[in-house]
Amino acid sequence: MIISDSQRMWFTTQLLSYYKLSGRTLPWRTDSNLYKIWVSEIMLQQTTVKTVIPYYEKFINAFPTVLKLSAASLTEILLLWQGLGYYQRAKNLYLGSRIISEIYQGAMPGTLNEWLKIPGVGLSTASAILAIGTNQYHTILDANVKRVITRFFTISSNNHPSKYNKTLWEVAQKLTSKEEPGDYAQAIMDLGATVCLNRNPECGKCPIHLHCKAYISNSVQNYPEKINRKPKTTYKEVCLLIRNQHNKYLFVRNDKNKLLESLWQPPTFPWPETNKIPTLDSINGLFTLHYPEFRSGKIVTLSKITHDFTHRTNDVYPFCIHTETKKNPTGTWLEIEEWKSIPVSTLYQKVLKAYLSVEQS
DNA sequence: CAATCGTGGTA
DNA sequence: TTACCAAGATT
Repeated sequence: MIISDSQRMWFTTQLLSYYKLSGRTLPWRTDSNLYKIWVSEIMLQQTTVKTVIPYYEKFINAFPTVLKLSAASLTEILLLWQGLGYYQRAKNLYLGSRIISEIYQGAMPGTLNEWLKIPGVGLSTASAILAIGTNQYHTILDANVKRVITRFFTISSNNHPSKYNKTLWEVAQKLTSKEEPGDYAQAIMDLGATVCLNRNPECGKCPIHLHCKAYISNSVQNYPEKINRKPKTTYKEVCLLIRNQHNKYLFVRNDKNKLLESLWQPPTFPWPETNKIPTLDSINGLFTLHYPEFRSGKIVTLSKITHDFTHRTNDVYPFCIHTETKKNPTGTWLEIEEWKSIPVSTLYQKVLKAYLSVEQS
C-alpha cells in the first residue's frame, strides 16, 4: 500500500482538526500524567469507555500515584477491579507498579523498550502511552484504528491473517502524524468510537469520508472483516454454599484456573455429565470425592445460574450444604453478606445475590 | 498462532 | 434470544 506524504498530511490534518473541534472530554485527559494514562490504557483494553470511567475514577482515587499502587495489596486492587473483567490486567498493573517503583525508583519509563517490559503492555499500548503522554512518534493499532483504515483503504485479509496484520501496522504507521502523534492517536480513536462505528457508522459526520474507499463504494458494512469464532460450548459446574454452625459460609480463592484467577468464590466442582443436570442424589458421589469433610448435614437445591463468557457459557448449579465441621479448610468462613469484603467475579456475585434473595423470602 | 481471557451493550 | 464486539496481550 503506497501512501504519499501529501495523503498523510491531508489525513492527519483532517483528523487533528476534527479532534480539536469535537474530541471527547475524558477523565484521563484532564490533569494527566504517564501513570494515569497507563492505568487508563490497561483498563480500556477490550473494554468500552463508558464501562471504564467509574472504575478509573475509583482506581485513581485509591491509588493516585504509582508508588501508592505499588504499596497496595493485590486484594485491594482486585476489590476495585471486580466486575471489570480480564483480571490478569489488574495483576499486571500491580506487577508493573512494583517494577517501576523498584527499578525506576518511581519514575515512569520514557522509552518504548522499557514499556514493553512492563507486563500487560504490548506494542499498541506502549505506543499509546508514549504518544499520548509525551508526544513521542509512535503508532497505535487498536480496534478503532483497524476499523477506520480498513474502511478508508478497503483492506481485506484474503485469508492471510498474518500478512493482514502486518499491512495494518504499516498503513497505520504511514498515516501517523509526525508533528502531533499524541493528538493524532486520540483523534483516530475518538473517530472510531463516536463516528466510524462498527454498526451504523455516521459517515456524514466523518471528516475523511469523501476519500474513504468503503464509503465511496457503499461497502462500509463489509469492513473490518468479521472474526470467525469457535462455537460456544457450555460448561456445567456444581457450586456449594457450605454453611457452618456459626452461620458462616466457606469462600475459596481460585488459584487453579486461569479464568477468574485470584478471585474468591464458593467452592465448586465440574459436572461432567453433558445431558444430565446435577440433583441432590447425583452429586453425592462427586461431593464425597471433592469435599469429604462436609458430607454431613442437610442439602438444599437452588436454581441454576447461567453466565455467558465470550468463549463459553457457564451453567452453575448451586446447592446449600449445612455442616458442622471443626476442620479449618483452605479458604475462609464469612457471613453471607461479607462477600463484599473480598474480590468476587460477576458470575459468583450473581450466584450469591440469587441465594440471598431466596434466603430472605 | 489460534485460543484464551470478562463483562455489558447492542441489534 | 443469540451473536457480535470493545483503547489487546499472552502463550
